[in-house]
Amino acid sequence: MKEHKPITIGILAKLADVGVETIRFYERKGIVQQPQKVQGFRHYTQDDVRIVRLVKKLQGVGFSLDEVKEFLVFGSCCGESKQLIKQKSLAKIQEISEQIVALQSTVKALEKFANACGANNTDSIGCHMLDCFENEWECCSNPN
Amino acid sequence: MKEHKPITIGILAKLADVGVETIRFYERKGIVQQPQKVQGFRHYTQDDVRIVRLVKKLQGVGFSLDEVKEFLVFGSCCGESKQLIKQKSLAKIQEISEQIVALQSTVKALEKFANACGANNTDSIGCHMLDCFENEWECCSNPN
DNA sequence: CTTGACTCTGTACTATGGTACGGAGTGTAT
DNA sequence: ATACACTCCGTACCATAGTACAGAGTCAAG
Repeated sequence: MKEHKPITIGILAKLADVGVETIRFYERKGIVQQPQKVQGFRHYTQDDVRIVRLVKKLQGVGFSLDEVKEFLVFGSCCGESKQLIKQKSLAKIQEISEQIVALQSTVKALEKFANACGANNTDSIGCHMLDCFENEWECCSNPN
Repeated sequence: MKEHKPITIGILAKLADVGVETIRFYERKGIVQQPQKVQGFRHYTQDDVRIVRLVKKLQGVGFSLDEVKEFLVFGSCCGESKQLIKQKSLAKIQEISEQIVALQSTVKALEKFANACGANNTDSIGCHMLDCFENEWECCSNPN
């Protein structure tokens, strides 16, 4: 069976829900490989779609493009550097876990803040944001 | 008692653990108020230290400076716009909660990835990152 | 009263992650 | 065969969040 519709850069962009320029930008940064070129046109594979989607996913949870790149390079063939990639993953897990804790505290502080501000108090001192977020995120219990 | 050591911009920067230029940048952006000036020199209050620290804290959990600004402006005197600030807080809580869920999934995928790559398999197919993060973050169970 | 630390304003520069554009070539449908 | 969509490359531009620097003024200690 012959390849009737090659995955050009525009198709890839649509499939991965990014802009065409973004793909070329990723290529310049070394995040995606320069694919096979036919008549000067980039022809991508289904794996490239998966890679670009993964990049966006990882970005969405706080990876920088440089981090994504590191992980993808190691991850695509981790034969000789298994321990290194494992260590990097564990470090990232640690980092993300700490971020989760911080976010949970933030949610608590925001909840108290929202309650204090939405309640029927007419006194603005009691719902001061500074008070809500200070003292290890302990909040609104004793306004100054 | 007379004010012997005013909180100058350098002092504030040290107390809030940021650079002097950062304070001036925040002032230009309207995130901190331009304080009282004595002989052209900025004299800050203890509250300014609290504000700058809060800014850094909120930034650390993913607030942009524009969001921080919005919250601080509303939060410092929420007399007439209580419902608005409450709604904004609730929206932010929702957003952060979703981010927490995404981060938890990421941790799970990373753990599986780390295990697959650190294990005694010599086959590189089994620990391919693409497989570890796809299908709703379901991972490494059936390598392609 | 001079030296050094600090501050002032304004402008320029950095990194990150794209986004837009110009001018040319190509591929496909009618 | 000609229009129109798509692609090519290179460069320029954008927002965000600072960081650096120049040239001047000020303050405080010896």
